[in-house]
Amino acid sequence: MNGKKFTQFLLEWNKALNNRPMPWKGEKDPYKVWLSEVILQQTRVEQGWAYYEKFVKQYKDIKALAKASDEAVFKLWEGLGYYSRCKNLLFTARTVAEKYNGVFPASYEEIVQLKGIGPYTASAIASFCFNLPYAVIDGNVFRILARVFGIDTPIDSTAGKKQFKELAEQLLDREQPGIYNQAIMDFGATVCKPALPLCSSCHLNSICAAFKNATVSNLPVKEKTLQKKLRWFSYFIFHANDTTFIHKRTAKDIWQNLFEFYLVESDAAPSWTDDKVETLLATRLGIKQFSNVTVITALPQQLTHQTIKGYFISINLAEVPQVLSGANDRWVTTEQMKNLPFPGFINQHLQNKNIQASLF
DNA sequence: AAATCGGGGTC
DNA sequence: GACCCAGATTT
Repeated sequence: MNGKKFTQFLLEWNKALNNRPMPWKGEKDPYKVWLSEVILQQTRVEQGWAYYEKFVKQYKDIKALAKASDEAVFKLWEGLGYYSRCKNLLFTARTVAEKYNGVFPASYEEIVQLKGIGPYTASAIASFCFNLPYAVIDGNVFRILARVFGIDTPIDSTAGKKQFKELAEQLLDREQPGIYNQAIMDFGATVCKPALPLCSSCHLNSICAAFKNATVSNLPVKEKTLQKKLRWFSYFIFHANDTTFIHKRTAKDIWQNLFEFYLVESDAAPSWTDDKVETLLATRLGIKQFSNVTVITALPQQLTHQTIKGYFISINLAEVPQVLSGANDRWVTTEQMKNLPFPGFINQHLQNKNIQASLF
């Protein structure tokens, strides 16, 4: 075990060679650190960067965020994915505003109890803001430790999680946990990268087991592989009286709390002939008067665990049907739609339509 | 312990 | 197409 040298070399690298600017780096305000960490959960720094800047500009402190409307905050989060993060962000902002009078709690135990904050995020906040000795364990840390110490225990196994956690806590510089945690993540993102790591110029290659054994590309090990589902979404865009029908998604499924048009999901690829559209409108919605049916093939959207394909079917209705006025249903103008969050699958379609319209 | 939850980048 | 990303929550 080369623990002492690992920590020493990492901090040396950090001081001499780490040049990675980020807007939240060195930040001590728990609100901003928390916000950045939640945005960055399973999200690349480059992708989260602009979202962080939008949020801190729009909501200066946690009380301001707590007072914001759900829809305004979801609109700001739109396109970032994993929308339960946004839901929990709002919940925790309101918890801190009420229960803690707007002052972020300063102990790990209190922090980790907040919604949307797990072991990683709590460790990050505790170390960055309060100099508490908690080691962050994220994808970077798993990868670096697996390579440097030559550990092939699967990182997604129970044994692996325990083993890497113990090692990470052992390696932490307890005098400067914030500096150390920032350093190890910067190192993973810029040197010990998932693909094509910079081994030949790495400051730690003299103590790296994987470099010595030429097993860098085999580490870390994962045991589970994900499989992707294919889903067919046909969205009926109903227009009536200069408004459009939209629906807020509330099911335990993707895109919860985002809006959509009238959805018909099918197991296999549908074919929307005039007859099938007519039958569907009549049987499911009791609609008999309609016009200007246009069917457009959607651009497929790749999610991590599923592929979404489908169609957008635009239809003019003579009047608003009774069945489409549930609690989560709305008829909105184009202007109102702009302030509401939609999935990328839908925004993609709306954008393409605007581009085509502007050509005339 | 396993399944879910997005969207974007890299190879 | 497969894998990964400053993970957390639910089942």
